[in-house]
Amino acid sequence: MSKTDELNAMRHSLAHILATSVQKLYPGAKFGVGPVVENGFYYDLDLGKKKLSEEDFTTLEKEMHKVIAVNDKFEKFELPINDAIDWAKKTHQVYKQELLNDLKRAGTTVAGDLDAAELGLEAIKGSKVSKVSFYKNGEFTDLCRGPHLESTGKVGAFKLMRVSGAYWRGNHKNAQMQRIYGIAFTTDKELRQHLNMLDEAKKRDHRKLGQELDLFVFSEMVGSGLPMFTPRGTVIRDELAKFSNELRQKVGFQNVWIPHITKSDLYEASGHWAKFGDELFLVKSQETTDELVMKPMNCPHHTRIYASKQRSYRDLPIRYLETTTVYRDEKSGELGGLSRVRSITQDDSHVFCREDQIEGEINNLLAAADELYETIGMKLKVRLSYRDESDAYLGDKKLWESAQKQLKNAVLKNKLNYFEQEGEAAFYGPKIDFMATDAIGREHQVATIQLDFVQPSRFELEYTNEAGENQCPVMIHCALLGSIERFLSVYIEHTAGKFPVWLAPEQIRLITINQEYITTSFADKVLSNAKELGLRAVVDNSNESVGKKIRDAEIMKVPYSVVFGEKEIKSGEIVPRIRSDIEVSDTHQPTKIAEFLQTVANESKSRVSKTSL
RNA sequence: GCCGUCAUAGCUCAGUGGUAGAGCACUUCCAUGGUAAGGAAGGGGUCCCGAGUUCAAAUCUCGGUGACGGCUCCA
Repeated sequence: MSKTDELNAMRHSLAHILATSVQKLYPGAKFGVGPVVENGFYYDLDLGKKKLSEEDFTTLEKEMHKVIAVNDKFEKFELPINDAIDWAKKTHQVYKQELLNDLKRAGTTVAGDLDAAELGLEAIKGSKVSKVSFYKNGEFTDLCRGPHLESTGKVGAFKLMRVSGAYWRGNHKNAQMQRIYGIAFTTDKELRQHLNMLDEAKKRDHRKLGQELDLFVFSEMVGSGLPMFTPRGTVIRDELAKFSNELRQKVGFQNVWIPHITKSDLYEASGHWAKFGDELFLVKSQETTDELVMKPMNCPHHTRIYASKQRSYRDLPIRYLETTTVYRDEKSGELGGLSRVRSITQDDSHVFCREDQIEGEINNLLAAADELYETIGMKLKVRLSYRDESDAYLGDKKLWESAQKQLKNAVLKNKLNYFEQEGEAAFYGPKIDFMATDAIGREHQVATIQLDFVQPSRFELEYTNEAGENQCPVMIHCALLGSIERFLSVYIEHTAGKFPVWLAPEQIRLITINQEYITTSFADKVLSNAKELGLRAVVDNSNESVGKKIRDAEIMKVPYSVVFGEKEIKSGEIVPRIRSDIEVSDTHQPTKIAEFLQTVANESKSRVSKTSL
């Protein structure tokens, strides 16, 4: 058995042991499904009136350890489907009964249409279903696809993590069950490592850091999912957007500006009304009878700018760029921190080009994305999402094929780490999705580049080709950061709030050793020199001990702190205190103040993450 | 939207049917300081909002708002 197979069997076994223990502690428990998931397993339960809480975990874990200690063999046996249904009826396992009935109804070949994982019956996927498998350990028997370990004693380290609500078969019209989720690893060490990672993730939680580092706030008066950014947070937002824009401006993108509301007619034309309908914020005009909405996306507006003039093939590509906010009325339960908000700022851009220009444009955008994430210090993985053979896609098939080839060429040319996936394309065109890996190994979907064969024709966009005929351009949607809010949530956690100099809201803190005029006025002078160089510096001349002021600067994760006292004033030289994560040169020694400021200004401008100090 | 948990000072949190608390932060004073917390005094609360139960509600009940963990959806 391979290591992953064994881990898989172990997690399955633990789900089974969990069920065994629940059965013992709460007779009459009804079981749903108990699959293996990333890092662990869960089991969906219905205990009738009894609601489990995390306080019950100690008892439950104790019971599980008892089951493990007994080391009963997992005995696998198979039953014909009808007998299995009888078993479910007899044991009042209504959920299992439903699954088995579905299985039976699905006919002799199973699982293709039914979600096999959900059914817990992957073992028989694609095969003739005449029998289903059971596992028995001691007194407890459960329908399960397996595989299981040999016996209960063979499992590794586990921990129950949380309990939450989950609908039976994921459908909110069905009964709500309780899902007990646990993690499991082969060794204690791995379990501890994983718990440490979770702990680290908790420490880095962008909601916590956002508060501590004074980056953004929410107000009950403003509403749910509507973050506001403080001066510090706004620096980071603006610097990120500026960088993202520069990367595209240098390949011909031009800034445009659009209003944030529009008549709903725009989305009726684009076809978004039907799709976005209930996510749109409606705006009521008191002066006109217009039906207005907050924009949930920017592309339709941008098509109007394109369409405002006659376009020649010579004009293409036309490239619009805009960092702007869209508004989506997300379901309240789905909001959270900056990851899901209702005011979403996108570093959005749209290219209108000829079919033969796709590759060149994609190439530019990929290079931009690559440079952005290189600078940010996150590893990128690229997914090429193609169409499959179904007819769920709009637009000319030949155009699709040519475009998909051009996408791939551009990816190859940029030497990006990529994989291809059929059937993942949007209905309106193929796309490239970017996954970034953060400092603690989590993957996040960030940017996308999407081709669009549908909107240009919906909006009747045209250009005149060499032959004097009207042609429809192709549209390319691209946001390098994606949503700035979501990107920030990822990035804050990636850096744990230790932003590189170019993004740090406060780059230098000037700490006075006392409050005498000679000291504070010197610090003020250095401050104004720093400002002249475009640096973000702050003087701390508060009536506190030097130790305290250093500590305050450390807590705020300021990259450079400089203490000013008699020594510095006399010599004009300083030894800056450098945040511990920043790489320094070997020759780190006293520097002239002007030199220090110039060095930091250069670092900021060139967006490097180490220092030559 | 649904299920569950929660909401007390700027922050982190204790408390509980009968006078509202701590630490940090803030203000003032003393100390004039040398690289992660110097000392003292003081100010600060509609205990999320609304209704109900009660002699009495921050505490119990219901409704709303907001946060968190999930389900579903998504950038």
